[in-house]
Amino acid sequence: MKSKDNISAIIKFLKKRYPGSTTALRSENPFQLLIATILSAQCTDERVNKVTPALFKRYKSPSDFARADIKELEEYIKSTGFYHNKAKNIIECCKMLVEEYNGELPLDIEELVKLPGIGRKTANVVLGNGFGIISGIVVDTHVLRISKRLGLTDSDDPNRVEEDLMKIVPKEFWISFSNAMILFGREICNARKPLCSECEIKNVCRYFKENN
DNA sequence: CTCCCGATAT
DNA sequence: ATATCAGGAG
Repeated sequence: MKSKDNISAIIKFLKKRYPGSTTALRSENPFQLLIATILSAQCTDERVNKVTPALFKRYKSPSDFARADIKELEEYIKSTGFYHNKAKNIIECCKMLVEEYNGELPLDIEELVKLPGIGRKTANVVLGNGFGIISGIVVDTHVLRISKRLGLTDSDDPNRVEEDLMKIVPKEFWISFSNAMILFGREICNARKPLCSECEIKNVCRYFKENN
């Protein structure tokens, strides 16, 4: 089967090129990772990392965020974009954590996704990278774009792409797969002008075949 | 499908 | 100066 050979080659490449890759988001605990990941919506990890040191110095716990003044919180996170939504979501999310989950993060994706500001992408990042719990595959814009280019999926819907990927990527590699794909997306298979000539897996890439 | 928004690449 | 980047909610 050709597609099976392709995914094997892709995984082999990712493992070799990005061994033990993890999220670029800085955090000292899973709760901080949750906040950082909420902030990373439509924003680069690097930019999030610029605001989180001061943010986590000011607000330590879910109850600190739950009590936060929204205008003050907005100032801390402004540069990550969509700051009004994010500030509101973080406060509401932390209120729910305090009131309904005893200040702890639920370790179940179905529960996490109920919290404001948390979709499957964020939940998968936190469970996978924060707790080592494999709940799914993180499908961010890089994973979506690269998966389509490679021909691993034909869908534009992140949920559908996640389903397609879960069928062909071995479960033990789900977390590292996304982290490696994101790095690969930043340095080679970027959105604007992918560096196909430098790409080591162009021989199994549908996009390369169609554009060369 | 639209709105949310600042930062950076072109 | 403008296009593009980068998820979630209603």
